[in-house]
Order: sequence, then structure tokens, then C-alpha cells
Amino acid sequence: MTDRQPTARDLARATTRTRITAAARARLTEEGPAQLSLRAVARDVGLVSSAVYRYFPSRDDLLTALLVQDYDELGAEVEEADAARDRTDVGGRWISACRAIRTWSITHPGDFALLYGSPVPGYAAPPETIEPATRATLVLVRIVIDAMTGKDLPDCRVDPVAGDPGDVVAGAVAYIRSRGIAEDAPPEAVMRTLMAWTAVFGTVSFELFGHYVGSVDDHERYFDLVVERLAADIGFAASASASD
Amino acid sequence: MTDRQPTARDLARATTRTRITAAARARLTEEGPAQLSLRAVARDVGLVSSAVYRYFPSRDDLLTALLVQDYDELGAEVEEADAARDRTDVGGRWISACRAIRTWSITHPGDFALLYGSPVPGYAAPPETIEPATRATLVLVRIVIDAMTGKDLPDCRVDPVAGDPGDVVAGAVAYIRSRGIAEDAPPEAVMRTLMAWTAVFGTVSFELFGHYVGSVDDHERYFDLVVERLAADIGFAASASASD
DNA sequence: TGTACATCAGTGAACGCGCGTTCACTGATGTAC
DNA sequence: TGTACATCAGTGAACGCGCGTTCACTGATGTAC
Repeated sequence: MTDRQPTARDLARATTRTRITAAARARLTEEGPAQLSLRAVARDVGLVSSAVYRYFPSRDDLLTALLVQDYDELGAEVEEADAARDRTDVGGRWISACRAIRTWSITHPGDFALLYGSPVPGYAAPPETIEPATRATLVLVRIVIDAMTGKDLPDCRVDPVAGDPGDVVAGAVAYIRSRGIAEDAPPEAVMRTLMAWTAVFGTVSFELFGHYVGSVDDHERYFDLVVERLAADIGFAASASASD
Repeated sequence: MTDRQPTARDLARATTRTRITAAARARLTEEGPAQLSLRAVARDVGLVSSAVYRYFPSRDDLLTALLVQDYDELGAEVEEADAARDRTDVGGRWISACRAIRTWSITHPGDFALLYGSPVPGYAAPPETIEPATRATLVLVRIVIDAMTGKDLPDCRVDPVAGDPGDVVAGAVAYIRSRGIAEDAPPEAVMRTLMAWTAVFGTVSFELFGHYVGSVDDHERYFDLVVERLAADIGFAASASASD
């Protein structure tokens, strides 16, 4: 059970596995995850359909592999966009991270639909997908928390009459604490962060699924304007004029 | 070609047509629109599959009928919720309209996925679906425009550094004018309305598709808090404490 | 280094299934005189 | 009111298709001695 030199067989296996998931992801661009056909994927890879069962015990396991891979890829790109900015430049980090989400999504619309579109009927994502799923979101949370450091965020632009989100977002607050990101995050800031996260993905979703047709043409600029306003609503400035 | 007394055949035809669409919508709850099977629908209705072709020339036409019916039903409920409030009570109308969107959506999750989830691969919604699709959205727009009347909305809570949305939302502004809703709507208000509309559906989408698991438990209260903040960001108050 | 055996990637046929759509038909309903 | 014909909702068989999964097989690769 010790790690050993990978054999030719091991290497071939890894390669073929990659080719299968790559072919599956390519298919996702043209057909929904629910329509994803194991036989079609096998054909694309140049395998007979039954051979795929050497790699994935069932179609659902292939779906799970795609889910994990996609969440991880998206998460890595958002983390990278965040890390490329100076840590104190929270506005720049915010813009970069949000843009990374949109860029990955429009570059991989099929994968976006898998992650954030309608769930696949009859398929329940297993627990192993949870951690990868939170990576992109956590980047946004960390930026907001860093923006709060030393500042009394938020003056969150909310009307004093509005309800206290304290216990409504208690789950999110606890999660942030459990991940060691912050001991105590102001509920209003967490509320606004949840809203911003939702808005970012909602905006990308509406762009990709065609709901802005007739209202917005320049999706890239519109997205930047949205992202600026979301930061302002949380309580910090994020000017899109900063270079990407 | 003049309208005549409907015959027994006409009545039966209308009834059966309704039973078909109803059965199809019921199926949508358990399977995605792309999986919607004409044969399964026929079975549910108690017809042989070929009989459905007396009513819909193809599966795609059935989908179109569902799309129109769902957009219209959602639109009607949102219009009704809006109309039930005093016209000057813009805050109350906003809350009611947004709540109507959520209520319809969680009551008809399959239909919601059809309208706002991933598009059906290989199916392009025909032009006749456009007008019904805008009904719910236009209610929100009208409320914002009414809120602006006599007021200098928005003091929209946006940072002065943020970009001018003028030409980015030009399409939406022109559409509002073309529908005779307002001669000139401030671009920032339109921008914020687009954002709010996106946020409302994004929030419902995240609730239905499971992305809030672990962060939010009480979706109804969370939704109200979101809706209040969206109104505040546009520039008017909408307290959820008002009775529905 | 060479041999004997074990592992396992990939094959190809087969299974049972449900799908959208077509077609010739039947019998009930509607219309014209 | 009665008859002859036209319309059309619904039937049932058939078409060709692609699907997920199983299974016995083959031959190449890996391992133990």
C-alpha cells in the first residue's frame, strides 16, 4: 500500500480518465448534464461504451467527477485572481475575483449550467462535492472580512427600518467562524455578502441563459457596474477602472 | 370564420388540451424540461401517445405552450399582488410583488426551472414567448417608476466613483419608454432595477437549487430581508413588516 | 534474465428499455340539404 | 326531422433510434520467484 513508481499502466489509466472527463465536459456545452450520454462520451474518446466502466462505475459517478473537477477549476481561478492583487487592495481583489467567476463561466457555459443551473433530476450530489463547491464563495467571504479589518464595516447601505439579519444568516456566520476566517462577522456584512454572491451568479446566469436580451448589450461592462455596486452596498469601494 | 357557439367537440378539445398541459407541468416537478416525455404525458392523461399529436404538432410545441402558460401564470400572480396594494404604497407593492414571485416559484419548482433554469438544449423559445416573459419584470419596473414620481430617485446608494450606467442599460431604458411606462427613467434607477430583478430570481434560484444549504435556514425571512435591501438600494423603503 | 501467473484495459454482442413520430384505421360528432 | 357526407379525436402497430449496463472474451502489462 506504499506509493510506488507509477507503471505504464497507471499513466495510461490517468490519461484515459482525463480524456473521458474532458470529452464529457466538451459535450456539456451542447447538451445538458441530464442528457449527458456515456455512450456518446465513449464514442468521442474512441472507446467502446462498456470500457468507460473501467473508469467510472456508473454515469452518476462520472457526473460527480465532473462536478468536483469544475468546482475545483472555478475555485482555483477565483483564488488565483484574488491572490494576484495586493492583500490590502480589497476593491481590486473584489473586482478580480468576481470577474474571474464570470470569465470562467462564459468560457465554460456547459460546466456553469452543471454547477449553477437546474439540478439533474434523479441525481443527488454526494458529500465529496461540498468542499470544492465552497471554494469560490469563500474567496468572496475572505475579501469582505479583510475589508472589515480595522474598519467598522458595514455602514452597510441599509435602511435602519430594515430587519436585523442576525439569526437568519446564523448558519453562514457559524460557517465563517468554523473555517477560521473570522471570529465574529457582523451579520449585516454577512447578509450583504450572501446577497452579493447570489447577485454575481444570478447576473452570470441571466447573461448566459438569455434573460438580458433587449435590456443589456455589453455584458462585460454591465457586469463590472454590478460588481462595483455590490461592493459599495457591502461598504467598500471597488472601482472597475482598475486594470484586470 | 365568425365565432360560433362552441360545439361539444370544441369543449372536449379544450378540456383535453388543458389536461395535457397540466400533466406535462406535473411531470416537470420530477424531471427536467429536456427529459419531458410526450409518451409519459400521454400515459398520464390516459391517451395513446400518437393522440397528443392532435393537440401539439411536436414535443417542442408542447414546450412552447408550457412556457407561455407559465410566464402568464407567474405574470398574472405578480400583477395581482401589485394591484392589491394602494398605488401610492410603493414599498408595500414591492414586497408583495417580490413575494409573489417567490411564492409562485416554490409552489411550481419545475415550472421555475423551465423558465429560469438552464435552457433546454436544442430548443429555441419562439418569439411568442417574449411578451409573456416580460410581465412579471414589468411589474417591478412600474413600481420603481412610480416610486420615482415626484421624487428625485435615485439617491441610489451608489458610490460616486462608480461608472455611469447610461449607455450600458440603454436597451432597458428604451424598452421602458417603448412600453409607455416612463418617458425618461434615470439610468441609475434602471440599473438598480435590473440588479434587483436579477437578485430576486437569483435568490429564488439559489434557494430552490440548494446553494444556501448550511448558510440560510429560514428562506422566507431571508428573502424578505433581501427584498427590503434591494428597495433601499434603489432608493425607497419597503418594510417587510407590512402584512402581505 | 527468464518463466509462470495475475491483473486489468478494452472488445463486441446482447439485454431490455423508452423515446418521437408516421400512418392507415374506427367511430363518434358536426354540417348541409 | 331525417339522411348523406365531412370532419376529426383517438387507436394500435410500426419505424428507427440511442440509451445504461452486463458479461464472457482477448491480449497486453505487471509481479513474484
